Amino acid sequence: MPTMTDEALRTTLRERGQRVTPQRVLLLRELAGAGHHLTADELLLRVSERLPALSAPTVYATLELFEELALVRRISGRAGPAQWEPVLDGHHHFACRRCGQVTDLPASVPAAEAIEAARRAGHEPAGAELVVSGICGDCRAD
Amino acid sequence: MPTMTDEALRTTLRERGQRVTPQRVLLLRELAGAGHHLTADELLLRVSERLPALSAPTVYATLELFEELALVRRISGRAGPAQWEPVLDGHHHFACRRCGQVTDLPASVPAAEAIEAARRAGHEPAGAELVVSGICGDCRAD
DNA sequence: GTTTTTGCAAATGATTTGCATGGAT
DNA sequence: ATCCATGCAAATCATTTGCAAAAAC
Repeated sequence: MPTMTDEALRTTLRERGQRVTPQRVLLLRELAGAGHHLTADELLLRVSERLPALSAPTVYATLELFEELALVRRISGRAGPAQWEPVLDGHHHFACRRCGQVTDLPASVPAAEAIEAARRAGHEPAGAELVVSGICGDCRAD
Repeated sequence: MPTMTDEALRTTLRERGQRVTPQRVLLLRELAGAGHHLTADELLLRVSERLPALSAPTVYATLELFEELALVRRISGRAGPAQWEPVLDGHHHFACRRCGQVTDLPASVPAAEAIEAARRAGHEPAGAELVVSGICGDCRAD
């Protein structure tokens, strides 16, 4: 179950008055296909194989656009370069306080109350991510 | 209810074999007293009034230490400089996809399942933060 | 044809590092 | 007396910006 087909992306972009470019299509396809979160730089490297002229500013601008369109999200709770992943439900994260590593946590989180609180505060909530933090298995083994 | 008294901080540091310094005491006191999240730079500025020689590297190193000791956490889900806050329960965040602003959400989140998933994955979970994202009230008003 | 997006080069700005001094134990 | 923490200056590196050329509409 891919996050979003190329065709759905085209439609979403056009609906918002955004242009469809090969860079945008390839970037979303690669991120959705990666199976896990990537930094902007890692994504650039992967897509460069097909689109050698792709530049870093384009990757950053595109990720930001996708974030606003709620297609991807920036992952949190860690130091270092930002990481990005396609938006999927029931998909949360564990972040190690010591080494900064982020791993996936398959769990459903009842976020309804928090989403309602956001709405009450005047915002327009679209999604929720839980970050559990602590010490990861690798660091405990020290 | 302050996050932690100076005395409790002294104890925590000593227990972990860390030294008690005026920089560390003042930094935690200021962050806990701020009432909301601050960037490293904002924190430096505030504490500089009392400790003019305080340097940025010390602020960064101290926040990292506090993070590992689970006294503060790095707030997530936004671009720009990292923000920090004392660890408090039932205190989550809304992050705007458009402007990046982070605001507090008073809500309890049943994170037990996710914490259990982290434990099952071999980690040692210590806390959980929910980030609701969407478009904030200010940006909607455009 | 017009407007947006891209790529390049260069700038920015947060965070980190190396190293000598001072301070905590 | 020893070892860790601090401050300084400089380096690093992710991210952003200005601008001209290319591509999408």
